[in-house]
Amino acid sequence: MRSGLRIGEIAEHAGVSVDTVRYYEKRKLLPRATRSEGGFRLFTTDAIERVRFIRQAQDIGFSLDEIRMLVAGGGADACRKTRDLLRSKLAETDQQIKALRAFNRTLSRHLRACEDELVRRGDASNCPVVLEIGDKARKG
Amino acid sequence: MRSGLRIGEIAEHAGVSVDTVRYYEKRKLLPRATRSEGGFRLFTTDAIERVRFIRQAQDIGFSLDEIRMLVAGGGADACRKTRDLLRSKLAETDQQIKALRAFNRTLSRHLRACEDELVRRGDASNCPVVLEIGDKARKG
DNA sequence: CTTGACTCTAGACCTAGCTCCACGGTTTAA
DNA sequence: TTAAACCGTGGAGCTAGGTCTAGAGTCAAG
Repeated sequence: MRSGLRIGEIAEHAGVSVDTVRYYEKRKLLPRATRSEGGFRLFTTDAIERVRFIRQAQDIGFSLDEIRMLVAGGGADACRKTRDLLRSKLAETDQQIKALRAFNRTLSRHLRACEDELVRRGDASNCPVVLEIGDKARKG
Repeated sequence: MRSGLRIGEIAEHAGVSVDTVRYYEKRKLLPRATRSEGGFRLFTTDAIERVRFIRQAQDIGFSLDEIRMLVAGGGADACRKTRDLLRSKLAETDQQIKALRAFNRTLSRHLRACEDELVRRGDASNCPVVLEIGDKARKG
């Protein structure tokens, strides 16, 4: 009768390595797990979701330090700090979405130019994409 | 009468360090610049735009290797390869936009919870945000 | 022709975020 | 009670993307 999940189970369910879980604990992204008699970490299922959240945030470009601030409760006015952080992060992600969309348009233009060239000539000896890239960045 | 821009000018206008410009050249993200008699690099203004493009792509999560593939022309069917790469990158950025939007919703939920708590109690001793993060990640 | 700002190369060093290793202890099923 | 499969710690090593340094040469203004 075990009173928790072991690190390997957390890792497997969250899709990361056990080393990564330990690393997150060390970096305080996860609270220090309780231990078995013999010293094994014992987690609750929450840890799995926590790890998934961390990865989600990372994929989107947050650093572990930033994520820790979102995730780690603390002093008396932690909530207030978290709120402020959330607000600025929200603004950041909005901004990022805009940047992505703009870049997406740039890529589409290149793609069209590239496709046209291939259709018109059937060859690619002087593909225009490379040369135009500076140009597009200026306008996009 | 100089026949080009020096590395410091490129760096300044593109908003990066001279080391970074040299680094990009070494990594083949920039074509090797022509040199002055004395060995100084001499760039055209295109280089500035090229560097900006690189940073734009980087900000959005592309690695330098990926960017090089977008930016560096090459063999006979470079255009075809570039086109394929552009297509997959376009799909990737679309996906990334979706992820960002989802994460944004998650952040908004947290923010609302946080604000409500502060309004209702005026204190933050048991802010719900931290505890709910696993939960939200599951639903988001 | 001197001076101060700039640039060159090669290579060491740095941070983030893991990943691997050695060596040893723990669980658990047979 | 033993063997296979886990897990612990500490610390070294790795990749990406720079950043810094030393020692020497170049350029432009005065």
